[in-house]
Amino acid sequence: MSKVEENKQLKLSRLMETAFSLFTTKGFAHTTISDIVREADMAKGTFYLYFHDKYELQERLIVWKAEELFRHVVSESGYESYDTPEDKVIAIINDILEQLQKNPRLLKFINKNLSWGVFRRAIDRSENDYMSFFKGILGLSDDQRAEILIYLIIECVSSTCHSVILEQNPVDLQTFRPYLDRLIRGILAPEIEK
Amino acid sequence: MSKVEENKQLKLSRLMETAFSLFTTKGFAHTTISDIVREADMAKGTFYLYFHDKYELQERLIVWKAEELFRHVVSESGYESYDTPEDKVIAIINDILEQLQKNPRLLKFINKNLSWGVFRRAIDRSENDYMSFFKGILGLSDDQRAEILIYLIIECVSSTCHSVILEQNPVDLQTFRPYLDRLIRGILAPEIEK
Amino acid sequence: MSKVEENKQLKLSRLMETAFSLFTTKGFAHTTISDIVREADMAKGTFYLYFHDKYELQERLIVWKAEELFRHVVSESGYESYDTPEDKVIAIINDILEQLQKNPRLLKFINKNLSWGVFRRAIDRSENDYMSFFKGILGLSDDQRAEILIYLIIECVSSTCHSVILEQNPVDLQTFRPYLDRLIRGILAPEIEK
Amino acid sequence: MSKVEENKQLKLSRLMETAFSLFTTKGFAHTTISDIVREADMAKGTFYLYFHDKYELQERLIVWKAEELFRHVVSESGYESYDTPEDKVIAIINDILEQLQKNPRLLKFINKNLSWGVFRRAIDRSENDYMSFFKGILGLSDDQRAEILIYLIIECVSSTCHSVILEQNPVDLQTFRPYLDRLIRGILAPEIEK
DNA sequence: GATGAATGAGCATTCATTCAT
DNA sequence: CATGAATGAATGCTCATTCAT
Repeated sequence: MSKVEENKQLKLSRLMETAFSLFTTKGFAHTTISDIVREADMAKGTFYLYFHDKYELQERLIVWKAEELFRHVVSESGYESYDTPEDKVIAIINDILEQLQKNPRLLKFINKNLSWGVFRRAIDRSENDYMSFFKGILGLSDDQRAEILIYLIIECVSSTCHSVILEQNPVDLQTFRPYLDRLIRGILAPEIEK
Repeated sequence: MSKVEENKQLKLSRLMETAFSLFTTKGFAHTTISDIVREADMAKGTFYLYFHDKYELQERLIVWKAEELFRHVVSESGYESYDTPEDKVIAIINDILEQLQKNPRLLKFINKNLSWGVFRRAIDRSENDYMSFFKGILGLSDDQRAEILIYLIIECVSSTCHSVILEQNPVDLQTFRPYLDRLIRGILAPEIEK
Repeated sequence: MSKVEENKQLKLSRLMETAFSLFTTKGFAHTTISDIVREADMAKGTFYLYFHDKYELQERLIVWKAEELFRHVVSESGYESYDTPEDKVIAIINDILEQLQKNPRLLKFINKNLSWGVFRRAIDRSENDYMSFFKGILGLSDDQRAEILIYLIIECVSSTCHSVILEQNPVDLQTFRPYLDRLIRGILAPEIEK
Repeated sequence: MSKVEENKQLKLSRLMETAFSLFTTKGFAHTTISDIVREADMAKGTFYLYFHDKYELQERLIVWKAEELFRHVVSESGYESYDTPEDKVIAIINDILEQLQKNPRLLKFINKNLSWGVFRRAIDRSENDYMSFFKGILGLSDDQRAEILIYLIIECVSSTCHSVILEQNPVDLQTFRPYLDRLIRGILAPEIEK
């Protein structure tokens, strides 16, 4: 990579890191572009060389951070050593919760920004086929059922863990975990005959 | 109530209804005080006779709408005719979902604004002791367990139903309901011995 | 008129006069709204209470100044005391040139802004039917011919007098006037048989 | 011309042609340097190797286009085959109008940019002595009278034909032409004895 | 010579808030 | 009590110009 190209990469990531930091402290709506470039120590115009506006920055931040999270899950969660889908999913969730607990800003950012719609877009855009990965883990061939289960897991885990991790409210994560495990097992329980 | 007092009440509720309508259509951030008073057919200054700023209005709106929702549940859900806590809770959730399906704006508003913290504040401020009401329904004496279960139910239901009702995504409410019922029953299942 | 209403009128005309002054010194394109309000000693926001943007201000300025010019012509040029259309028109033009010579800024403004299209719009919007007035003076029933002659007169006079009055270039107004008179008489000469 | 010199000439004319095209479509004020170099497929910095700023580019564009117009007149209008100055001038004007009608962009550009002052500068800078050329055609020895007549003709023709050719307003060129011819003959009519 | 990333002053516009009437 | 004209700080965004490579 040329020196110029290198410098551009540096500027880009400094902008994104700064924005991430500000979005998670002051909130997206209350973060101005002036704030970002001031913190990143750049000229205002430079921002517009890299992003069309604040919303594009947000979108790219989400994709980037989600990707990061998933990459860790795939390589570090150790889900392969478990046999049942339930145990695999719980291993994955434990890995994610661990990541989020270490990085509360990421949790805050994800919770504020990661609607199901955005999540799907991020997943679809990624080079890796995470959807198939998850379906494989669940061991399901029924596509609709698989998608609903993934949806349920993601929504329930992310919504409940937000205040638990960040505010220990209503209880702390350790106390909460058994409830969460049972929730997951409940979601994944075999379909009831109608 | 004096005529003057009456008039003030009228203005107040016109402001709140207008704001609710605008917040749920244009979004909180994109609704200006000018928008609200124009729609409510009042002078800009009048707004500041009733609210300190936009944020106070938002807060009071949340309390008001949550109260409305709960009142309906207590009087119209018919939860009393069921025997088990599971069935009672499901009856209550069905009532709420019905209300939200009829009033997607309310759903949007609640989902965007009703964090657990705000919810607790709203409940605590209310003249009615909703917390005891829910605990009674669950038939639990263990206060912590009761609060966790309520927390789980509220977070899971609200987070999953948002995109289902508003966008039929990933599936529509009818398809989703059996999954939701099983989720609730999973949450309420008797505690596993450790 | 109430005191408030009076004040508003005052602000409006101060804005318009200031803008007129700046447009004719720095030019329309190089005059910013900041310039205008700074000169008029007002807050920036005040501008937007009176005009949608710079272009609306320009449009209204044109209508206003054109109206002013015509009003003077009608009441002060003494065109009625002449018999032939030629002499009447020349009397009118003399009156206008006199006004413009006294007020070179107006000349500059008109010349930079008063295209035939804008002129027609200004005339059409006015409460007074100037078009009929001019046709009456020309003593013509043929509408097309009348409009062409008016067009010719306005374009030729305004385009030639601009640099003559403002820059005495290529000659000064006194030297130029006989040429102009003959130009007008040429334009108004009876139609040649084809 | 060396290969390098040739390349520079090519770049220069590509810049000028592109700018001309953009100025006449989007307008001078709304054309940015970025627009020009993007369209001309060059780097931004390159622009400043050829022009000091946008205004110098404009000035040089005017001179270039006026020169082009005159060159055509001299070689193609066939004015020599007429006897009287009137007929010669009308032949010249016809040639110019034909050029402008074929190239409305040029008309637009000239009309927006070609004040008498700029015109004189362009003529004076040119290698060809157009002023003498026109004087010769008019057959006049009185320098002042010649300059006034040229001034009158140029101003009247250019100002009246602009909206006629570009917008067929108030009438189209064919309808307008007899009026124009008579206007020219009026201007050139022998001086009235004072 | 040519490039294009970086700059930052400058612009139009918005809007919460105040306060004289 | 109610009004709405006035404010001006703040925001997103543009673009001519510079300069290291």
